[in-house]
Amino acid sequence: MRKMQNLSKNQQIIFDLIDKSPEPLKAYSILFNVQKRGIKAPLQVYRALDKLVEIGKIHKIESRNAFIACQNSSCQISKATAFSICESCEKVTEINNSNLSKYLTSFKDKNGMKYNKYNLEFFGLCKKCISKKS
Amino acid sequence: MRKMQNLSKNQQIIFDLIDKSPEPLKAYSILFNVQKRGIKAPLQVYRALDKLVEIGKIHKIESRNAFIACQNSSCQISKATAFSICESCEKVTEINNSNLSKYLTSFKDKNGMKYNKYNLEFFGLCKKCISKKS
DNA sequence: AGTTAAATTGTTATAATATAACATTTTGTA
DNA sequence: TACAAAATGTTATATTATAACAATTTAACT
Repeated sequence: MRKMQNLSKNQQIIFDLIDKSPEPLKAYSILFNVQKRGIKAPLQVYRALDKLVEIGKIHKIESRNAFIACQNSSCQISKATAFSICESCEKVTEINNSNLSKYLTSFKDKNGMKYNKYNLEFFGLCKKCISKKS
Repeated sequence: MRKMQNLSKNQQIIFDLIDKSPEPLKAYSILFNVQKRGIKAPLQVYRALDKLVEIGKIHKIESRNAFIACQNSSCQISKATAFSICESCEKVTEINNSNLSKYLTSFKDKNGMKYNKYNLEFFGLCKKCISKKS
């Protein structure tokens, strides 16, 4: 069976919501927003989220328990993710920097472990929030 | 008031438990383990964990919702953390690699954001688990 | 078209993780 | 000794996530 490109109904509903959101969405906020579209239970949301993460359409921001759409059109599977997070306004942006990804993908520590995946979260203040404070 | 070096009673109890554990501990597992020592409520555990994270004695492994003692004696505040996580046995090790930390601490993306903190989690198979599979 | 296996969905209940709110006590030091 | 900050104790509740089971849909292959 050739890999389906299309999302299922629930997956599509939830992806659309996340994709048009300017900020990461949390699972129960998603649930609340899709109840009018017939998705009633947390598990329906979590199952769609799991699948979307697995196929790389969305990423989980671990430190926030929230989900954002993949910004990187070529990113089919999310084995190498990096984000910048503003600690003031909570804006999250996916970092797409080939120097960084090359460095981390080829990184080898002395423990002899072979890495096949990484997730990196940078924290700081975004431009807007820096200017607000000064 | 000069910064206290010593931990409070609850902080010490919880730090000792985490520090002697070979693996990351979860909050409710900690709670269960310290009940005999008089800590009865989740909030008592979370408050101690928050403080210990803040002062850099422990780190939170975000992808696992678990806590490990800082392996790096010089790490008083945890602004730059990196871990390797075995996806088979769940062993977690703090990575202490100056090349990596220099690279990431000085990393600047094109978005103009100033980072003051990062957390990096590598996933893969540890040596033991690689040999088990082959 | 009919068969089949995998994927998805629906549903109820419950587990696991984390914080709010408020009162009290301890600690370090001015 | 009085004050402010930090830590503690306690009850209740909010938030995040999964278990278990049944039914339906999908897509590849006869």
